[in-house]
Amino acid sequence: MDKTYSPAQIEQHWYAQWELQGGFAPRSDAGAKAFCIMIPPPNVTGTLHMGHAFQDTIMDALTRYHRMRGEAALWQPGTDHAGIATQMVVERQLNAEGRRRTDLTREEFLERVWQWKAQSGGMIAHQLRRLGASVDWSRDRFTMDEGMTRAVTEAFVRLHEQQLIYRGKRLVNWDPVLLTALSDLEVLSEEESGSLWYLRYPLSDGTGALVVATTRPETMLGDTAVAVHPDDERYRHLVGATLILPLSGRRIPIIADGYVDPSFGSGCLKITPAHDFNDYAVAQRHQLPLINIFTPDARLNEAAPPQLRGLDRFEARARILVELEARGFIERTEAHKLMVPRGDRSGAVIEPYLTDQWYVRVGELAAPAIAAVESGRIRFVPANWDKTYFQWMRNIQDWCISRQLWWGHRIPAWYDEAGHIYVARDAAAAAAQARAQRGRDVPLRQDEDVLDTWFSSALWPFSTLGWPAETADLRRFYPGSVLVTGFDIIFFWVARMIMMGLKFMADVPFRDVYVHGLIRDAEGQKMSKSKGNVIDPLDIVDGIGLEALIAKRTAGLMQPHLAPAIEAATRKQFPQGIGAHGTDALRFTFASLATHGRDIRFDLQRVGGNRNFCNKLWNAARFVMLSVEQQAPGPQELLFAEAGEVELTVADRWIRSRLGAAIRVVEGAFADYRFDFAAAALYEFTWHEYCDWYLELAKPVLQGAGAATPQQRGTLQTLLAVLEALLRVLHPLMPFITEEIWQRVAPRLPGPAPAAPAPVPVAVPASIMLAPWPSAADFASDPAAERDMHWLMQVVLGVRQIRGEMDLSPARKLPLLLQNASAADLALAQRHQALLMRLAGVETPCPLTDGARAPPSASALVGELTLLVPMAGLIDPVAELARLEKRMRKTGEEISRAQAKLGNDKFVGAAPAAVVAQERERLAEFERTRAGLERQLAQVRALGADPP
RNA sequence: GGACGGUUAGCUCAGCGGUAGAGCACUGCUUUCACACGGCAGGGGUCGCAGGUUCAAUCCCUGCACCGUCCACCA
Repeated sequence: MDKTYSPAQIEQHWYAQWELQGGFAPRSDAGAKAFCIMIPPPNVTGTLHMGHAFQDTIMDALTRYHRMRGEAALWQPGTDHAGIATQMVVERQLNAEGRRRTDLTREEFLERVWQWKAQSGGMIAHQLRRLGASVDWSRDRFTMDEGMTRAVTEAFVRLHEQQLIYRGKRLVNWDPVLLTALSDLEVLSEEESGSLWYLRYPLSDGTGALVVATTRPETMLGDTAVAVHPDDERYRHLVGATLILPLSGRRIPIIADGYVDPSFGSGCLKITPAHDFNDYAVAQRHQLPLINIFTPDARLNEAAPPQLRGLDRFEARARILVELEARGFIERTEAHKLMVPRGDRSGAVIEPYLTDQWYVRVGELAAPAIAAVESGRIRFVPANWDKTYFQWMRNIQDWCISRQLWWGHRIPAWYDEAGHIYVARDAAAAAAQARAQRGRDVPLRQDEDVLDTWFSSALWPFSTLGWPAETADLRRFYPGSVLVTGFDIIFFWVARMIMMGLKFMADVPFRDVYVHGLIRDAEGQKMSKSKGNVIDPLDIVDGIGLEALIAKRTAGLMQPHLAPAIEAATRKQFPQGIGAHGTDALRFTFASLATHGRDIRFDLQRVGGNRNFCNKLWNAARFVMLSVEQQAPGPQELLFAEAGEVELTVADRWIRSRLGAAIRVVEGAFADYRFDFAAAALYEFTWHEYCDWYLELAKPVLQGAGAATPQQRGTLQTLLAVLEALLRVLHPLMPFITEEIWQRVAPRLPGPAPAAPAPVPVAVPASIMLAPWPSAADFASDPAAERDMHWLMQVVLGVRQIRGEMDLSPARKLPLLLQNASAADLALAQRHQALLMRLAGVETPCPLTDGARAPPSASALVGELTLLVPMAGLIDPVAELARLEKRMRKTGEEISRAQAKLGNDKFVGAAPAAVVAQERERLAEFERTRAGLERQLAQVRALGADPP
């Protein structure tokens, strides 16, 4: 093995191997429990960002974990056609060529999109492979592939048959730039500064005027009433009177409606039913006419006075204000903060607009979806996300699913010339329907619109498994085990999958919903292209130079003027670019950051630390393999041949026991989706137990070449067995390095069969990913070994502390005296003498017999036992005095605290007996320590080292 | 206007009734035959503020402050 771990050399090799072996497909034996995760399909024409990489790491870890546990694990891959987003990208490309979408026919444009998909669609697959994602590529799906189209059509037709889909003319959120309707969710409202204009509307009888306050004066052209509150004394007598609408001269009534808030503005509300959702509702109640004043791109239409027609809504506002001002209709103007709705893709101000659209009647679908979470059939992790879910689901509005786009699933509805609608699975069926209803053949044309992308996404959990056919996969893998997703799409996607799953599969689509936080940059900023702070996860894996990184971040910006600022920030944050860290380090970092209910500030230094961790693991394995080859250069016979001739040291037993504990922690962490706990436990065990202690403890045992003793065999076996099992526990989080090492280690171990006289190496799985998850029971808890090791570690730490604080060279062997040693201490010291000498760097420990005078020494306490390192020629008494005094101070503080507690009758009376006993124990321990320290202090002071 | 989350060591974060932890950064010693992407030792925190409950509060309750997110029809 090389001295340094180089991820680049091993990662791509192993992924190709896994794929070749077909290791990603779920095992087919009928008895295996199914485990299934559906990938949230990313936009096919996009690339994966850090959030995806994080999410994919979690899904892959879960999949690998369950696969190793013998389950039929399926991680379903796929991509999404992402209607608006993709269409916009292709339109931008056309614009760059000086063309527009409308210069092409619909077919030509779609051809163009498919080309772009073919060209860019491989990027995500490539990234997933580099991240080690063990998705079953043979099942790769696209939300506009043939099967998905069939599923979408089927779902639409069935919902329509049950009157759960309908077509209706009503106000929708209209994007006047993209020229399409949007669902409520695709509209983001933000507070912006505007004005509140107070307009005077004269009464038709000439007796005065009413003042209305509005933030959108241009919509007055569509006013069909002014409303006041029915109890408003100021205006009650005017209800039923008529106003003359300025500029237009149209007469509109004054009506009373409880919606009006008398305390806002003047208490009079202009009603513009065709351009405001609330006004629309008021108009419905009062049978007011609707007057549309805008064209689809939000210019004034023929309903406006001639001089204003054709003006954009914002130009129109300015012009109308000038005219109103000139004619004295403006009473006053106030600055005003208001919520402005904008399209989430275009950023354009959304216009409530009267159009024909298709809707899903959601109320009926929502009820069982709410119940599924209430009853616990679906569980959110962390649990408090169910509140968010309920809040939305209980106030859900009908879902507008038609989009005036070209890229997407065409709506399976046909119209005849009279406008009758035929919803059918295909054109022929629609024609047959029309014939049956009309009594003759009638020419039909299909609806031009496409479906909201999320309509197909909502079917993802079962359409990928073959629905509407009743497939074996559906029976086996539906419902899925867990959905891993960000909170930002709980409404867009999670809720809708639950509704559709319950509707079409009569069961929930998944049991758990693991909701993770957002990946932010080191400053806590959201990562986005326009902020120029995005990092391609592969750039952390492979590294990237500064100039290349800048080029990547500033290319193709929507606002090119931001480039210099982005470049400066990038130079500041990554003066050397980004180094190569490898996939395993990145994945381990994601896992260790995956805490519950919190966004994640991504810190590149963590990845650096975890790359070092990989290197540590690599070198530990290197040490093990070197040791094994030295003792048993050939086959494994030397290590495992003669049964019974193996002796385990206390260290061997200890590390096995500790591994068992670590396995249990990791299992619990996976069950609770606490990947941070899993990572921490593995890091701690690998580095601080296996490497820091166990490998050092193994060295003295292995010293001296030649024929292996039973003890050496035991240690070699333990080195190998613990490493091999550790690799398997690490594998779900760090697939590549564990595979690379495991391929060298596993063949050295005997299989599960009992060692026969001439043991045959048992066939091991071709890959660690197919090896079984290690059983904690194979590494049973060994309290006796843990006790002995605890003692040994305390002694070693005591000596090291003296050495460290006295600045003694690590190379220097120190004499060690044992004072006040119990019989047990002496036995332990005897039994572990070699280990003790090696790890503490001391000469043979020498017990002080009772009454023997101790030389002036630096000291450390292990229970009753006092460790003494004679000072002569080594230690500065002044320094030792300072050290002892510092310890004395700390001990004194602890003693006072414990005494205060125990002196409190209420504590002794009310606290549980165990807590009181523990406190007494603590106090006794501290007092022993104090006594020991006092002895030592007296002796050092007696040297005359006490400063004046 | 509702709802949710956060505030713990210089930084990023765990912990959440009874000795305050990790990683990184920092200081000293150390280039001994797994690893300097290393080893050993060390320094560093009145756990946002104020009340309350409790024998005991970083942890539970109430209020406040600041930061963040989501939802909502006040023109």
